[in-house]
Amino acid sequence: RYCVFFRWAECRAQLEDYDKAEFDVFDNLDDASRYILKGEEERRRLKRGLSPEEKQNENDILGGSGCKRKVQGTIHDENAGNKRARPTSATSSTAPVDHGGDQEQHEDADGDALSSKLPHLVQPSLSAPASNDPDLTGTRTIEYSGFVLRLLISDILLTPRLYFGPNYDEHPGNMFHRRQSCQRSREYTKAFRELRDDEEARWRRQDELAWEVMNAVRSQQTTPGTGGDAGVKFMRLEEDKGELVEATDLEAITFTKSILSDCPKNLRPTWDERLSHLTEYKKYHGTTNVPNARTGLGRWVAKQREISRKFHKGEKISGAEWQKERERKLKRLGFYFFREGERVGGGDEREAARGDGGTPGSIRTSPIDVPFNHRQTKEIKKWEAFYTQLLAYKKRWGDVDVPYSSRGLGKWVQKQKERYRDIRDGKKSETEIWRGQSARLQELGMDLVPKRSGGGREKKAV
DNA sequence: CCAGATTGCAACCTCCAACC
DNA sequence: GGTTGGAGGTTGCAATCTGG
Repeated sequence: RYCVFFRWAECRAQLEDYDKAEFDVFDNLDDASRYILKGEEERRRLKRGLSPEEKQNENDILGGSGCKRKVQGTIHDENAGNKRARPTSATSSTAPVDHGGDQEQHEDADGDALSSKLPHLVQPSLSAPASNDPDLTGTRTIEYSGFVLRLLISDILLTPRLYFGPNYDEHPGNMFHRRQSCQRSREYTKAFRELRDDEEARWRRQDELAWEVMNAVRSQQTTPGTGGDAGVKFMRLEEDKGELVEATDLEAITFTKSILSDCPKNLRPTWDERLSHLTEYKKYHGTTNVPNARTGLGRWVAKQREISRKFHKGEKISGAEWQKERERKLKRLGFYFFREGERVGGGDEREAARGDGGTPGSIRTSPIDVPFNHRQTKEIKKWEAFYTQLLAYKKRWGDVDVPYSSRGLGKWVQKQKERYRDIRDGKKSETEIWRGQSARLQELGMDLVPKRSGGGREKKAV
């Protein structure tokens, strides 16, 4: 089992019981990821044996750079998986009940799972439902005894990008994507893309089953038949305090996904279940505007809009008789069916009441659709993050003349100037948002107007 | 004063997600 | 499958510095 720790004390606590602990120290997460990936490859090679060509490819793909090994030992052997790291004192009171050897089977069968490659600290001690369990694929009544799940997720998964549903950018697998900038060769890029695509597909497949299992687990009574405490809780380690707290749905789903294998097709959620997923999503994100996607909840949401459009246009759709009721349910949740600037086809009572473009065939301009634009929202958030950095810079240095750099704040400042020029020269369209942003930059003292070309060496201090 | 080195910057490129 | 816009990366120009 591969983990990343941010404090040596935590690391040591997990390694103590192993005879051959293997651990390294890295300067950054990317190097740690690379090391873990390489470890995975080595383990596989031990199992099957690689040809010399494969070895060469592997070296090319994984590269030798970056791993700064300051400390090294070995814990890893093929039997290590049968041992469980001793829980820390903070978690020992909620130690899980082990229900058998299913987990090891999962690890072996699922050796390519992203969960085994990402350096996140997960200790799934849940007895996942056996794949040959007829109840799992049939009636979906999954038999769990009473137990408490321990959910330990490192910062890597919790911040800054929590995975939920189809939003690729929030996918933990994008750790690989972010490493694209350090690609070294075409082979590396190709291998990296294949890996990423595979893992993404896997995670998407797991999405639906994970929801299913999580809800099923939660609905179990801790003491079956006794009417005891209903619902199994997912717990998360609060790293700062060193104590277990109840995990959010999002964390629970992330955890559940990490321990599940592929989603059987007959476990696809029903429409009503999808609606409850959407309800959960809104509870966490404050909106029903799930980003569009090819699969999962995002795809489902997009489909609802498509069906709605067809329905209001009078096109023939299957399940038309239920459509009104479904729309009513979605609207009750605050779901938006149209995008800004899109033609409104239906003109339902809400739109009619507004009287501002709700008539059929008109162009929607109401701000009611503004939250729809996820991309815009995300971009604004990013901009604000850099702007905050700029404020800090000004506080520290007294001006906003951030030195040029190829990335980070220096690059961002340069980009703002570039954006200003593009808009000025008519290469890009000016938005209301940019007008506000550029005004704020100028208020800070930033000179967005381009000066003469060229620069110069740093001036000597007077 | 001058040639070469250093540096800042604008313009352009590639890549990607999101959207249509 | 095309478009858009943000991000990092690259390139070339020209101002400025350095040392002889």
